[in-house]
Amino acid sequence: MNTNFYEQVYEIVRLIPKGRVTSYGAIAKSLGAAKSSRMVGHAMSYAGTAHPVVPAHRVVNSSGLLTGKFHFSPPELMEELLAKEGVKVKDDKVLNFRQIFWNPMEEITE
DNA sequence: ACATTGACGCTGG
DNA sequence: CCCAGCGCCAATG
Repeated sequence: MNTNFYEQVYEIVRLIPKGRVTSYGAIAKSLGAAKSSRMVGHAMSYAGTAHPVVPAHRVVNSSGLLTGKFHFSPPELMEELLAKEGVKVKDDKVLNFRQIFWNPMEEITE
């Protein structure tokens, strides 16, 4: 397995700089599957089994809400990691989401 | 093969 | 701003 849709998602997620976050739809769009945003979420489920590390905590929904925080070992781990990186989380949602939002398209530019 | 579910996104009211 | 409906695709039973 190499250049699969999931692998591409992992690649992008691993490229997310510290203190920044992105959304599933943005990743899906950069892969040319804007309508398959759900698949990005599914890929995240596989992220736990994926190789090195996939900072899935840096991936949130289009509203900056930590929808998948319950998928972490401790659900609060997501906020913990984000807070550690400088990302403020309030009520399961990222603050200044629009400001810390990281656009994968700017890194891919294929 | 069919039905159900899901870490989503967008539009409309 | 909140809620409801629809679309889209893959994994699972």
